[in-house]
Amino acid sequence: MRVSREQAALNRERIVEVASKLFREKGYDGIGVADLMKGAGLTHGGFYGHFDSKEDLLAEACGKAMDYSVAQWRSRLERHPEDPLGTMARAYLNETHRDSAGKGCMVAAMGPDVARAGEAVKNALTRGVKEQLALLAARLPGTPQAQRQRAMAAYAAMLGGLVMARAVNDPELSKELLEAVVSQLEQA
Amino acid sequence: MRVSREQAALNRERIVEVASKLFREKGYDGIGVADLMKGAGLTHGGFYGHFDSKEDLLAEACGKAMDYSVAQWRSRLERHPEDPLGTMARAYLNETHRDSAGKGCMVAAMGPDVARAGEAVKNALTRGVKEQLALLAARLPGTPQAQRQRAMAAYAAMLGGLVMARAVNDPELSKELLEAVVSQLEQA
DNA sequence: ATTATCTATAGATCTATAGATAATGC
DNA sequence: ATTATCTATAGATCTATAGATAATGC
Repeated sequence: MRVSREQAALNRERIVEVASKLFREKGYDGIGVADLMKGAGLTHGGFYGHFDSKEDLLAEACGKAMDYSVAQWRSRLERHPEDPLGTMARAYLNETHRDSAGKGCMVAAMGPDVARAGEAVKNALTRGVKEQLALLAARLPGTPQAQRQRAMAAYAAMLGGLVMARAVNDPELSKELLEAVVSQLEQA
Repeated sequence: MRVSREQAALNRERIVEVASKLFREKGYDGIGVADLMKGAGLTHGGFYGHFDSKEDLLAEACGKAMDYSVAQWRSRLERHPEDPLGTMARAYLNETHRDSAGKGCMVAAMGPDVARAGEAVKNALTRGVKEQLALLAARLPGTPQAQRQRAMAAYAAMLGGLVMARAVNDPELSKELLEAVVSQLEQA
């Protein structure tokens, strides 16, 4: 039953990976430790050898998901320096992202959950958000202050557009919301 | 123990009222039927005389909270027809709203929860969102299409700004986010 | 007689822990 | 000998229901 130190480290990584997906899909209270472990191919008793608590895992899962998002933002912005807002808006506000929360933006999937969580969780998210804002701001025109303000407003619009598009029942309205924010950011 | 038909109707209303507050504060899975009933001054066994299920109550709580928000939007927009975006932005994006989720926007507090809920819940939210968008759009300049697009983009920016401001750990960043979106909407 | 609410509980789940097991790493 | 994982379970919670109680509304 025991595995090598190396395999244990891989198991731990896989738990975080699975958790970052399932938390985003089902919410923090929507998935239990036993099912998270099952998703990683382990039994739930082993969980507490890897983490102190479920919320500890959430903090790590947030960190991992944010790191991945930051890398995505960086690569997109580097590939399209001529149109940062339009590029990010189209990548963020589309039906694929809307319909696959488990692979998408942690803030959009878990914002209210994180707001209710402890400091470690919020720290992980905050660090990622700051990086994203810095990446985007650096590509925008204007004074440093204007860059920062525009980056924040753009991120807010994308985030809110995605949250609304997911919460709403009417497929036409949902699509319209995505497109409206994209259009607004393309012409900004 | 039994109360009058009239009192029972008031009790039912109070359950919905309490639920709309506690769901927004703690999330759908963050508060149980027993504590909701205790919040309304009743025992939890009586719950199922009023509602078929907890999710049924969520749908009603969403409807009630959205109705209240719609009335607030309407009154604000009527009082300040000269600056709809700035007025709404300042009313929505401030520290009071950020720090009292239980009394605030249902979409910002429960967006992801609603996205995972059943059709009745989504219907209640969608109906409210449509009314809010119509109210705001009617006050904006441009063609009907432009009005609608601007209303959607503005609502998205407000919503996203609030969600981020709540999720983030750094008080300065949180305030900056609120102010950045307000500034953007004031000059739009 | 009807019914709104109560007490009590079924049955399922949840986080976390205790102790056994068996393979690794010294 | 150490330790990663397992089985089993404690103890708390959760939604929902059953049946008793007592006041309303006919």
